[in-house]
Formats: sequence, C-alpha cells, structure tokens
Amino acid sequence: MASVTTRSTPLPAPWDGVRAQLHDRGLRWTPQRRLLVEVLARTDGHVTAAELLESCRAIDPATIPSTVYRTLDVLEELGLLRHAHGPEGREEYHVLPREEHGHLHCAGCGGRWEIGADDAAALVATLAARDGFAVDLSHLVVVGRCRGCGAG
Amino acid sequence: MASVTTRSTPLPAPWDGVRAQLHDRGLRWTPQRRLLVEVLARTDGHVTAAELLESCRAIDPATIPSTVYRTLDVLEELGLLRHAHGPEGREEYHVLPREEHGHLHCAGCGGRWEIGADDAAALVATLAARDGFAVDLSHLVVVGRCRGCGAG
DNA sequence: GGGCTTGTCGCCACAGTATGCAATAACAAA
DNA sequence: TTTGTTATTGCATACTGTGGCGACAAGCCC
Repeated sequence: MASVTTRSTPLPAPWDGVRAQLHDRGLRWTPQRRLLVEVLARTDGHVTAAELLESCRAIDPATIPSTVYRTLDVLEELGLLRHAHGPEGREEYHVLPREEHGHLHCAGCGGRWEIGADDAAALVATLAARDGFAVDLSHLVVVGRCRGCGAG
Repeated sequence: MASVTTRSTPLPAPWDGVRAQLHDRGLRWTPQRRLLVEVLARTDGHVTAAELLESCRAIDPATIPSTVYRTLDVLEELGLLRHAHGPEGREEYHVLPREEHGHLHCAGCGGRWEIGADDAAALVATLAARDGFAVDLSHLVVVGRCRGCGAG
C-alpha cells in the first residue's frame, strides 16, 4: 500500500531538513505541517498568513486557520521564516530570509521594496548610540510615497 | 428642561472647534461623536482604539465599536489624530500630534519612545535621494530591544 | 415649528488573528 | 506490532477592525 505521506515532491532547499529540525526539538512532523511547508517551498518573497492559508486550502480544503498560524509560529522559531506587519497591520512573512532587511511601503500604489542594512545604518547607529537601542531590522516598516506616487 | 447635550464640559484646546470643522465639511455633530471627543480630550499620548472604546463604554455602555472606529477615521481626516500600528499590528492613535514623529518599541519590556524627525533624518534623506521616496514619519515603527532588555 | 435630505447609527456578518481544551495521532520504546 | 506519552489538531470562542444596509435623526430651508 502506498505510504500516506506521498513522496512525490522531495522538498527542496532548506525545507528538506524541517522534519529533522522538528524532531531535534521533540516536535512532530504532521500532514498539516508538511502541507504548509510544501506551500512555502513554492513561495518566495513576502506572503501574508491569509495567502498561505488560502494556498493550503486550495490543496486541502479542510485546512484549519489556527493550525496554519501555529505552524507559522513554529517555523519562525526554527528560523525559516520572519514576520513583520504590513501597513494595514496584517502579518507578512518573509520566506527564507537571506539577510535581515526592512521594508518600504508606498501608501499610494501599494508598492514594496526592501531596505538593506546599509540604508538603515544611520538610524540604527543613532538609536544605538543615544538610547542603547538595538533595532530589529526585520520588523522595520517604513511607509510613505514613492517617486511615482508623488508627494500628493 | 435641560438640554440633552450637557454643556458641563466646555471642550478644551482644539476640540472645541470639532463641531465647526465637521459642519464645514457637511458632516454632523452627534452625541456619539461628542462622547468620543470628550474621551479624547482627556487623553494624551498614545491609545489603542480598543482602549478608547472601553473608555467610551465606561460612560455610555451602549457605545458601538463600529461607530467608534468610524468616528476615529473622521477625526483623523480632520487632522486631530494620527494612527500607526504597534508591534502586534494593533492600531494606535496619537492624540493631537504636535509634530510628526515615529515610534520605538522594545520587544522585551514593551516600552515605547518617540523618534524625532532629526533621529530619522538620515534614513529619510537616504530614501529620498536614492528612490525619491517620501517617508511618512508618523507611520514609522521601529522594533528592537532597549538598553535595559539587552541584546539577548 | 414642520418637512426634507442625507449623513450617521446600530446591527449583522465577516476577515484575520489568537487561545483554551478535549480528542487524536506521531513517535519512541518495548 | 502494540503500548504509552504528549505534541498537535480541530473546534469553539474571542477580539480587532471593516463593510453593507435599513432606520433614524441632524441640520437646512421654508
């Protein structure tokens, strides 16, 4: 009889190690987690939790929201994801953060860009020097208007 | 017979002009709006919408959430409020923004501080020069760890 | 003061996120 | 393979915030 967890898609990149990482921490590899990981493996860049939920439901309509949210928390603890809050306050996840970076959101067109460590260096240095504050770049969201949308 | 809208509290500061400002735009002065304005007049600094709702309910338990949210939107359009998103993505309102400023949130102790225009000047200048991006300082939220909470 | 226009309220439903709890199932050990 | 432990699921529920819609009432005009 075919195994229940189909092996049709040997997870790529860092995702193939998730199962082992979970086991190392005494956590479990479940079909629900596998489903989300499969979805994430096909995703790159930024997604909202709601989008991920929808993608999971496209494959398994029985997917429960709270399971997805909890699994996202777990994966974030493993370091495979980072989350921040978009301009409307909704959660956004960065898959496979190569390096810490902040985000730039245009309130006009909704466009998004990344802010590198060097762009924020001055701000980070100012706050570190004056207040001893250590900035978490991955949570930095800067809202404003891009060139195209003008200062209007 | 006493008037329905008690005049016991002649609204202070800029709040006394709200009614006129509403009228100028063809909007209306209702008991519900007056209640929220009274609460706001006694508040300063930062509040979440939920806190304002609670304060209103303390006075009039019949206060409806959506009315509060909609009134907050209206008052923000009048320039009497600004909102930003806290680290958990909840809405936070700044009452009577004296000047545009961003916020610093400590993920450890939950402490909050303001970021002045000068603190962010370098970041603002960098983004303006490189991308032509105009930063909205009032939406700037920087998350990290304060001196006391260490880099842990 | 009375009527009319239309902005606003109150209610309902829903989206997105989060938590408690009992039942289930993953995994290890026998 | 069976058993036992306990992490996880699924469900119910709650909270924040938004949008639709009919009924109501604020403010204008006469």
